[in-house]
Amino acid sequence: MQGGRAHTLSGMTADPAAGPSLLYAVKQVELAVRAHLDELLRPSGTTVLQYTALTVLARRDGLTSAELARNAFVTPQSMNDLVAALERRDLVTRHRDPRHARRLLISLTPAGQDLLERMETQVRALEERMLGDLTVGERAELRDYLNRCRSALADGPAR
Amino acid sequence: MQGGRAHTLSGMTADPAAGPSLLYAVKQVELAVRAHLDELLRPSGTTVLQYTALTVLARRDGLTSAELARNAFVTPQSMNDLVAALERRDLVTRHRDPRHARRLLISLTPAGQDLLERMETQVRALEERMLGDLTVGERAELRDYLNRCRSALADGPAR
DNA sequence: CATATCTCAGTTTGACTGATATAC
DNA sequence: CGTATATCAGTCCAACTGAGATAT
Repeated sequence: MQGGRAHTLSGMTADPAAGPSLLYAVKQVELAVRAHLDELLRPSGTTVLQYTALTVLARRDGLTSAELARNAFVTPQSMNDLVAALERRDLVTRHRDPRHARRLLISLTPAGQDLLERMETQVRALEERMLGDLTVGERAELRDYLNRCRSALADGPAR
Repeated sequence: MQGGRAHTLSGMTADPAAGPSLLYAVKQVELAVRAHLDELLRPSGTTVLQYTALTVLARRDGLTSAELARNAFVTPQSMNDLVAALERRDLVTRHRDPRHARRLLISLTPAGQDLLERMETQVRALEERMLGDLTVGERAELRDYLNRCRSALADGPAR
């Protein structure tokens, strides 16, 4: 997911109304976001998934690797690799949960917080660009709709 | 449980700076969709990216591998691998563009169309589940917003 | 005991870069 | 000539599966 990615954002805009599914519309937006984010993050040597994990930790400190894994829909092993990479770069630290010796709670280090702060401006600018067309009210609606979609898909047949 | 998350809409203050970004909201929905879709497609031995390529071809027959690559934000080489896999399974065929001997135009085979038709019901059900909460009007708005976001991100400053 | 977490090990897939031939 | 397409070749990383130790 990191790496160079071809990223010719031009492409062929999909046809409009023929209404491919909303599933597809979501995917297309996410692909475009990822491409931009990827490029934006590359100088810092951070992948999109790593960055995402850091932002999750910024909001909810002290999560375990297993919890992060569930949040990102990957296996605990994969998330462990990712966290280990972040730890090696001193962006996070782990320490045993005093109440549960098996769990390792993950926290951002000052360096990790720094990195997030440094990226914040650019990430915000990317979001602004994506939303540039939408009014404040529409943004609120979009957020609401997406949250409802997410909830509807949570907990179910899948995993 | 994957993310019991407190984005209950009312959970956090209206302060936009505090809430997770819309970038993140899009990503979360896409992750959830992918997880479900993945499971749904697994029996057919098709990956999400392959399936997506097939649906794109269903709407716009005769694209080249390079065009598909741009659409999916991957390199031509990567898309070529993917198309080759589809060709090996007889889901698509390629034949030279009579007007441009260098281009190989890709088409769905009957088997490819069959596969899409077989999946359609389930994919539609997944979309319905995702949108179950939204009214018809809200769905139209969501589609509109997503399309505008996608357009706004197309053709970037990069390169 | 059953479940959850973390870790070690090995494997694989998918995407990348690079180079080349050729058509327009 | 420069651009675009396809394809061969090699590399790399991120994710997976499997197995196992341990804590609750």
